[in-house]
Amino acid sequence: MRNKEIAKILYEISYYLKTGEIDFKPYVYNRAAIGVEGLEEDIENTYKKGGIKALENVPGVGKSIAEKIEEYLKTGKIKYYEDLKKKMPFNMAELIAVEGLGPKKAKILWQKLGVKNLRTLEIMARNGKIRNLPGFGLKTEKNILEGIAFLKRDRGRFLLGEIMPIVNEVLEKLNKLKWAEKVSPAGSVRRMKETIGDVDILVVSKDPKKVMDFFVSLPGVAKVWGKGATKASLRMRDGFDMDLRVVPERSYGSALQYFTGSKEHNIATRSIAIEKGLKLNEYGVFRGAKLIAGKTEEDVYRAIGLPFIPPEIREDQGEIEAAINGKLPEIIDQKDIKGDLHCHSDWDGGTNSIEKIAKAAMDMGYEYVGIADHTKFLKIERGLDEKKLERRNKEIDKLNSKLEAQGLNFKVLKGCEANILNDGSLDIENETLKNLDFVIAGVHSSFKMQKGEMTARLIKAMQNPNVDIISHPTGRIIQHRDEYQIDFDRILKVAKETRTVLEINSYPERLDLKDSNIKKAKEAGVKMAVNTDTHEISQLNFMKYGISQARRGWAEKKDIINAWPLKELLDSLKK
DNA sequence: GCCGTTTTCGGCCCGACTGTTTTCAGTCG
Repeated sequence: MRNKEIAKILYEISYYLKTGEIDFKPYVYNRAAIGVEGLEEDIENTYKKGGIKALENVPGVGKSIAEKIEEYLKTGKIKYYEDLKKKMPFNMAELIAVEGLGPKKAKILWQKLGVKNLRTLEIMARNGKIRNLPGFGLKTEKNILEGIAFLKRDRGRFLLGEIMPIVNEVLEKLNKLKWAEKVSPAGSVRRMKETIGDVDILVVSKDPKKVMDFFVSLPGVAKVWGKGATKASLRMRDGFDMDLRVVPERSYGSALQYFTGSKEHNIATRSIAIEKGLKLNEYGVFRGAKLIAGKTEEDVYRAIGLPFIPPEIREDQGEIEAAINGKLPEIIDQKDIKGDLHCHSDWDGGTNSIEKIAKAAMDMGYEYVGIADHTKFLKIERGLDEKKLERRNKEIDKLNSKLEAQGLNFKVLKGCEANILNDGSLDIENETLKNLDFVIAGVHSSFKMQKGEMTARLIKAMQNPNVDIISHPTGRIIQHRDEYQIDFDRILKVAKETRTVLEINSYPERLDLKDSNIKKAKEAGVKMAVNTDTHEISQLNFMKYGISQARRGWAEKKDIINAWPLKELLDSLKK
C-alpha cells in the first residue's frame, strides 16, 4: 500500500507551493493528497488496472497530478517535487511540525538564517537570532523553542494509527506463509500504545530460515539491519523499524508474554514467579530446571497463579494487584459497541451522505449512528446554522422512516458538534439544540487560554442542559500540540454532577481522553463515549483505536454509553 | 491545477487568533 507515501509527497508539494504567491494551487495539491490518502484501494493497484485514466478518477486528482503519480510509480521520483526541494533545500515537514511555524516562516528562516532542520532551528533560536527577523519577535522565538521541546519528547515514535495498517498487511502475509505456524504482534503494538517506537513480531516455525528470507524481502523494506537464525531486524520505507523473532512452539506463550511487556509489568510478573519458587523468562516458567509452562500465555499466567491479563493493561499500574485479588476489570471489547455517536456528514465538511454513513454503520454491525455535524462557528468545515440544521433533521427523519419501512432495526440519531466559545456559551441557539437527540460540544478555538479560564469555559458548557457529550475534552494532538490547560479533577466533578459524558475520540492523532484520564474518569463515575469523529466512512474503522485506548484506561461496558442498547443510551442523556 | 444541476472558464479558501506590527501576514482548524 503506497497511498500514504504518495499522499505525503502531495502534501509536501502543497507546502512548498504555499511559500509562493500562487493562489489555489497549493489547495489543489492538498485536496489531491486527501483524495489519495482516503482511497481504500492500493493506488498502485488502481494504476495497474486502469492506467492513468483510473488515477484521474481519484478525488482531487486531475490530468497533471495523475501524470506525477504515474511518474512516481514508474521511477520512484517526481521531477516537479525534486525541483521544488532543490529550490528550497530545507526539511519542510520537520520545520512545519513545530506549532506556529508554517511554510512561509520556514522559508524565511532558511533564506535569512540557513535553517534546514530542527537542529539548526534550535541553534538559531537558542542564540537569539530569530527574534530580529522581520515578522518574527521574542515571543515567536520562545514559542519555537517550546515547540521543538515538545516534538523532541517522543521523537522517533510513530502513531499507532499510522503503523497499524502496515503491520496488519505484514501479519497477513506472514499468516499465509505455510512455514509460519503462529504469528502475533508483540511489544507496544500489541499493547496498542498510542505511539510506537518499533514493531515486534513473533512467529512459530519449524523452518525459521524460510520465514526470515521472506521477511527481509517484503515489499516496503528499505534496509536490513541484521538477519540471523532466529531474529531479523529491518527498517521500513515508512521510517520505522521492525523486528521478527522465531520461537519454538513450546515457548511461544512465554516469549509472547516476555516480548509484549511492558518492561515494568514483566519485572512484576517475574518477582511473583520468584516468590513462588519459580523462574519466568522468555523460554518458559521453570521449577528448577523443569519447564512447567510456556506454550500459551494463559499457561504462563496460570503457572504463576494469575488469570490472563489483557495486553493493553500490562503496565504495572495496578493490574497485578487486581489480578491477584480477582478484581481484574472486564474491559470493553469492540464487539460491545452498538453505535458511533460522532460522524460528520456532507451537510458540513464531511464527505459522505447520511444514508451512506448509515449503511456503513450497519455494515459495522451497529444498531445506531449519531450524525454530529459541525455548527456555524467553524466556517472552514461548513458548520451548519439553525435553519440548515433543521433541514438536515428533516432528512434524517425521512431516512429513519425509510429504514423502518424496509424492516431494518437501525436508527440514525440527530446530533451536532457545537463549538464552545471563549465564554463557555455555544455558537448555536438552545432552542435548536432541544430538537436534537443528542448534543456534542467541543473546543475548536483559543487553545492557549489560562487554566482557570479554560476550566470555567468547559464547566459552563457542561452546565448547559442541552450538552450531552464533550468532544476531545483535552484538545491534544499527539506529537503536535499539548493538552490545553484545564483542572481535570474539577472537570470530572462537574461532569459527574451534570451527567455530562466525556468523549474518547478515536482519531489516531487525538485519542483524547488518553488512557490515564479514562481511568480517572471511570473512578470518578463519569460516563464516556468512544467516538470516531468520522469525516469519511473509512474512518469508522478508527473505532478500534478508541476502543484500545478505552481498554488501556480499564473502561468497562458500563462506563461506555455507546456500548449500551439504544433505549438505555437515550434514557441516560440529560433530557 | 481541479471541477462542473454554476459544465470548458471562472470559481475555488473562511475567519479567528497571534504576534507582529501600527494595519497586517501567517497559522490554524
